[in-house]
Amino acid sequence: MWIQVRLMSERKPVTINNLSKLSKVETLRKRLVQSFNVEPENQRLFFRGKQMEDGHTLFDYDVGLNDIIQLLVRQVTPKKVKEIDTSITESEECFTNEISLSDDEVSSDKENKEKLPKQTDEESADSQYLPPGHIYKIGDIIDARDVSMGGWFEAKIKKIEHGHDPEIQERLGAKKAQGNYLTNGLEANDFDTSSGEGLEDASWKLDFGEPDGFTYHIYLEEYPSDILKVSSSEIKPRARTLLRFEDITVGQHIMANYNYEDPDTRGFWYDCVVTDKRDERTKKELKATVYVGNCLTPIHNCRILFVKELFGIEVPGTQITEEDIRADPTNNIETRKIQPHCDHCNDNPRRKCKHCGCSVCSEKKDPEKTILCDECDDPFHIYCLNPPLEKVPEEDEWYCPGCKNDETSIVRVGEKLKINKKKAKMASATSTSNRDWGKGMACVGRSKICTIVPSTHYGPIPGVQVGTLWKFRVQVSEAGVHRPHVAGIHGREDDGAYSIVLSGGYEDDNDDGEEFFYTGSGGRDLSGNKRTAEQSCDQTLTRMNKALAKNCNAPLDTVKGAVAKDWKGGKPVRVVRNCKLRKHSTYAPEEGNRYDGIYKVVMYWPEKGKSGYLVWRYLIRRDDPVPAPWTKAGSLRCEQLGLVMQYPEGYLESLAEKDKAEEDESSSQKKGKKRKAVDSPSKKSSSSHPVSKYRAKKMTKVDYKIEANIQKLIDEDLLNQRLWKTAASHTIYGYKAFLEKIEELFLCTCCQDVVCKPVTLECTHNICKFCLQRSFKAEVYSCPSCRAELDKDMKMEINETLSEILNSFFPGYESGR
DNA sequence: GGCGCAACCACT
DNA sequence: AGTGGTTGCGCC
Repeated sequence: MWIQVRLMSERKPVTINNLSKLSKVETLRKRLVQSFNVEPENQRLFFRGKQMEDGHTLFDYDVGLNDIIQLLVRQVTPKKVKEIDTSITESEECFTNEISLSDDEVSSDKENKEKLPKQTDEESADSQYLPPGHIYKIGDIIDARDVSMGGWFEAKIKKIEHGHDPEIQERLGAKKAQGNYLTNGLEANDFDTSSGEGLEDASWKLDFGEPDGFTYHIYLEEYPSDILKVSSSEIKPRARTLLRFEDITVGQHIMANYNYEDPDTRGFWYDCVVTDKRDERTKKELKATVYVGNCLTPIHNCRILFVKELFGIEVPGTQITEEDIRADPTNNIETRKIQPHCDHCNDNPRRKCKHCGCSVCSEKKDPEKTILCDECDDPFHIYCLNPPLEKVPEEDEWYCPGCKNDETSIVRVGEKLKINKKKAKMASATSTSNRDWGKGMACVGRSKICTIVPSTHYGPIPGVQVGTLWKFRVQVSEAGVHRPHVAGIHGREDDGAYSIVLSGGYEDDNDDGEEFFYTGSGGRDLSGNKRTAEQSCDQTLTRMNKALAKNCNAPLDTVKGAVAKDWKGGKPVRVVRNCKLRKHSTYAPEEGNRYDGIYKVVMYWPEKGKSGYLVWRYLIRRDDPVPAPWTKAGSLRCEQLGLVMQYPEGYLESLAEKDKAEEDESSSQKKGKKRKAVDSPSKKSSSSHPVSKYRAKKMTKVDYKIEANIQKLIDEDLLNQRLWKTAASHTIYGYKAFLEKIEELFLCTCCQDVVCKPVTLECTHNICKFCLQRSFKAEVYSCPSCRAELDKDMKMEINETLSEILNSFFPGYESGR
C-alpha cells in the first residue's frame, strides 16, 4: 500500500510506498525521515483530525490507499545555553564580557527561570538590573517581524534577557547562510548611513546589522497570551510616520501593505523599496520590491495597492512606550489594517457571521465565553451549546456536537486510540495470527465514489466508454460501473439489477459474447471463509437473483421463471467481464475487468445443477449501439479512444519501486556472495527493465471511420448537415478528436454542455429542450445563439435523430442531468 | 490451491 | 446502526 504525506506548509505531497495496513506509526515516521529530513520525535502526524500516536497501525486510523497524512514539524526543543554553537558574533561576546558572567552562571540563571515560569513579575524586575546595551525597554511599542513570512506585526515588549536563545541563534544562522538582500538585492549605496538622511537608512542597516545580543520576550497585540522570543534585529519601533504619496521617492525604503499570495487584496506589512512611482491626477501607482519570508527574499515589481497607507521606518531608540501614551494620550498610534481573517464577513465586527462568530448564534460577542472545536475549529459560545456549559472546559481538547458524534472514537492527544465497535468485530481484533496484510490491493477501500449518477442508475455511466479496462474490482466500483466490491450482481430486490460481473464461477455459463448464460448466486455454503463450494442447497429467487429477474421484460414468476415478450424492452444491465472468465470464454479480457456495454435479460428459469440442487439461470443478450470490444469495429474503436488498462493512482510507480528494491537487494547479495554471480534469467530480464515497463502504452492515432449505422442517422439529420460535415472533417485526427469536435459543435449555448433532448431551431442552432423552456418561461423568445425571433407558441420538437446519434457517441450523457 | 482479511451492498 | 451476503486479492 502507498499513501501520501504532506507538510502542512507545502502543497505537493510525497508518496510513501511499500506500507501495509498493519504498518505502525513509528515505522512510518522512520520512512519520513528520508523524505522530509525531520527526525521522528519532531514529526507530528495528523489524519482526519486525529494526531497519530506510535504503537498504532495505519488500519487503526483507517488510513487508506492514497490518503493524505499531514506532517507538522514540531518546534525544535530548546537546548541549553551552553550548547549554543560558537558562531556568536563579536558584539555579543563583547556584551557577555561586559556583563562578565561565566557560561555557567548564565545557564544556571536560565535554569532557575525555567523552573519558575510563573514568576514573571519578579523576572521582569530582574531584567531591570541588566547592564545597559539593549536597545529596547520593557513596555516599548514595537513592530515584530514574523519569522516565516517576514511581515511586520504590532507588538510590545514584555521582558528582556541577556544572551540569545538557541531558537534565535538558529534563525539568525539561517538568515546568514542565505545571505540577506543587503548584498544581492540592492545597490550598496542604498544603505549608506553617512548621508545623514537618518530615518530610513539607520534602521535599514540595523535590520541587517548585528543584533544587540539580548533576547526580547514580546507578544503580538493580536495574541497577547503568546510570548515570542526574538532578537533586536527582528523588531523595530512601531511605525508611526505616515508618508504622503507625493513625498515618496524611488529608492526609498518604506513599509507598505502587500499580499504576495493574492496581490489584489489586502495583506500584511512588509519592508519595501520603491522602484517606480506614477503620480497622475487619475492614477496613483506605486511599484516596489517587497521583501518576504525569513530570509527576506525580494519580490520585484509588486504593485502597492494602498498608497495612502505608507509608513516610514523609525530609528531604533525613538520608540515610544506604553508609559508615554499614558502620559500623553495624543501619542497613541493607530492600529494598522491587515488582511482580514474571515473571508465571509471581512472581519466586520458588527456583522453576524457563522464562520468567525459563534456557530450557533453567529454573534461575535463574549470572546471569553467562546470556545473553539479542536476538530473543525468552529467557534461556539458556551451558553449557546445544548446543554450549555457553565464555564470554559478545563480539558485541553473540546469537540463540538457536530464533531463529537462518537465518544469512543475521540482520542485526546497522547491517548491510546480506542478501537471502535465495527473493528472490534473484525477478524483482526480476535485473530492471533502474526500475518501481515494490507500491502496490496485486496483490502483497500474505495478512494473515490461515483456521484454523477445514483447507485440505482440503469444504463451506461456517462463518460465510461465500452471497452474500458480496470485492473481491480475496486476501480470498477469507483467508476460506478459495478459498485459491489466483490459480489457479482448489483441490484435491488424490488427494483432490478444494475450491473453484473462475469468471472467464471460457473462452468456451464456458456459465453457467446453477444449472448451468455448466467447463474444466480447463493445456495452454496461458503462458511469457513471459502471462495467457492459445491451447491449445497437450492437457490431461491430472492435478493440479487430476484433483482436480475426483474430486468426481464415479463411479469415476475418466482416458480417457473419467464421469457421476455420483447427482450429489448427489459431493463438494461451493465456487463463487466473479468479475466478469470478466460477459463471458459474467449470473450474475457486478458487482464483485469472490462466494461462490455448494455445487455438485457431475455429469459430466466430454474434448473437442476450438476450438484442436484436448484439454481436460477438467465439468458442475457447484448443491446448496445456501441460495437462490442471483441469485434473488429469495437477493438478499433477502443484503440482510437486510446483505451488502456486503468491502474489505481500510484500503482505502477509502486510496482516499479518494488522492482527496484528487489533489484538492489539481489545485487547487494551478489556482491556479498560471489558464488551467486549467475542470476536466474527471468529475474534478470525483469530487473534490467526500466520503470517504463510499467508505463501504460501510448495510444496510436488512427483515422476514424464513422460506423455505417451512425452515418445513416447523420445523413438523416438534415437540419444539421453543415455541423456534421465539419465534424466529419475531424475524423482524420482520430476518434477522440472527432468526439471532441462534436462536443464543441453541439454545445448548448445556455448550459454549456452537450445538448440534451435537443431541439433544432429554424436558424439551425441546437438547444436543450429544457433550456429553451426555461428561456420561454423568462419570456425570452429568441435563439440564444443568434437572437433569431421565435414563435411564442412554437412546438418544441426534440430532434430525435440527433438525440440518437449523440447518445451513441456519449453513452448515458443525458442521465447525469 | 486454500485461506486471511475486509470491502461494499441491500435490507431491516 | 446493525446484520447478512458475497467473494477479490495476496500470502503461505
